[in-house]
Amino acid sequence: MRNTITQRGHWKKTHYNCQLSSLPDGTEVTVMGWLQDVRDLGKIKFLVLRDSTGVAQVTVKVDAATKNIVDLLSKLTRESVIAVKGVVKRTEKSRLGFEVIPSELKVLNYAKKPLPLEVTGKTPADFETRMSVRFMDLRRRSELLIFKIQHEVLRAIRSFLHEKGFTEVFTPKILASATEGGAELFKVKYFDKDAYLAQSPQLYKEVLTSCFEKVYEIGVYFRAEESNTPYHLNEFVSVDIEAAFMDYEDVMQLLEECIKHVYHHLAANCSRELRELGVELTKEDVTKHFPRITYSKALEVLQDKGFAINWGEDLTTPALRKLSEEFEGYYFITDWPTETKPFYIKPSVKDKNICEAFDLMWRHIELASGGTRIHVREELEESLRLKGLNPESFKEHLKAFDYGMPPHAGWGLGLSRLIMAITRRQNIREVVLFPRDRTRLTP
RNA sequence: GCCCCGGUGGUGUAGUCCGGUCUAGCAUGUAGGCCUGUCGAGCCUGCGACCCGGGUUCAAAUCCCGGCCGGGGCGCCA
Repeated sequence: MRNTITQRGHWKKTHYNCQLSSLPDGTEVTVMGWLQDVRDLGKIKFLVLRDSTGVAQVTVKVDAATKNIVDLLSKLTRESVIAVKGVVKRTEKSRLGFEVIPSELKVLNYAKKPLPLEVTGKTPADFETRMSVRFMDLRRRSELLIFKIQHEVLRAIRSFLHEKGFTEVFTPKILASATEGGAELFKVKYFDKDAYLAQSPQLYKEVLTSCFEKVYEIGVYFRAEESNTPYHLNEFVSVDIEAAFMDYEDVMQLLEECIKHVYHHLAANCSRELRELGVELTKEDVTKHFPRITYSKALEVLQDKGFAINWGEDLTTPALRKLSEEFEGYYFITDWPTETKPFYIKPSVKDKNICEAFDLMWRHIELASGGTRIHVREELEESLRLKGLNPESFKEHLKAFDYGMPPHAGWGLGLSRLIMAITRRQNIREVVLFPRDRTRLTP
């Protein structure tokens, strides 16, 4: 006999699993979800029904259940989608404190077998296996929680920036020129023209400070770098802000407050979820001041640790690992050599070799980068030339600096890197639903 | 792009150093059976695998070469 899929018909899901435990005994419910497991003891069968919010136990006593239910059960496979109408029974016999006694059962879809990985987590799966069947991997609660937490992080960031008077904007991701310099861009066809995918909203958000004053954008960007590390992706989400009449000290302070606000929000809204991921939030997470260390000071610290780096050189990954031994959690590296930073970063008035730039670090990973921007056209052109770039190819951008560009500053924060830091995951791919890296283009 | 490590049933592993008794072990899964309180259920029986291509050898999961794929460390990343 063929497996039959029933139409959902007029049935409506009345409750999510996470709501069931607080319902009074005898409440009639219709629950829908995935059959994670069946513990079959013969005359009594326990179904573990999972939905996006958690699991519920459906208890079927063969002698008391309808023949239809028993027949359907005999053919059910794990991860099939089912709907159960029944009543909630509060009982100490179930560890959840309740169970659902079914009166009707519908199979909404059958899952094939064998499954490509174990959703229960009983048998661990390789990274590669997990990524290749990511839709299944994400049914595991630990993986789902990462993205529930990311959702809360974004909610916190948006409310924080809104409170601070920032306007959320969207800038183009398809650009005419690849002349920004820096990272390699992906080239795409734009009808009969060549175009490039944006690697950041940098130039647009700066221009927008001349009208909105304070803007932020949460967007997806692309870099065609052949990186191969656990913290680089070719497609990533960045949280960018830019503010008129502020300098790097101001926006650094803002960034620190923003991260603290995120932790505050998480402590209030998802400490249980974080605990499930093995992360225990402490009071320090919300209160501790982020240490600030200048680039020059960092070099001294490294010198003491036997790491010789010439002034002016960028800090290598091994150097940053070494340096991070000095700090617990987040810290800023400030006052970088002008030559290590992009053309739009403002050199210090006191010393042209140093610029008003900072990186927010977590361990050896750069979470955010920001600074005071050059807002005077002549200085910007000078800076472009010093970096070996041609001001002519920035003509369109420079135009905005002719008509009242305010002094401004800003930063860009890698969202997934922040999520890595919060959830303590080791590989950025784990905190991205469908990561795009050097070799991964599917799923 | 460079260096290191790895690839064994659907899933995760043992075995590889030191080739043969590996007819490839275990767990999970899966199929069937027993079981009315399981909650990683338990017990019994069955099923299912050596990444690809060359080479060495009487003999290759095991050694050598190449490829593909993955992980880590770097580099690249205004």
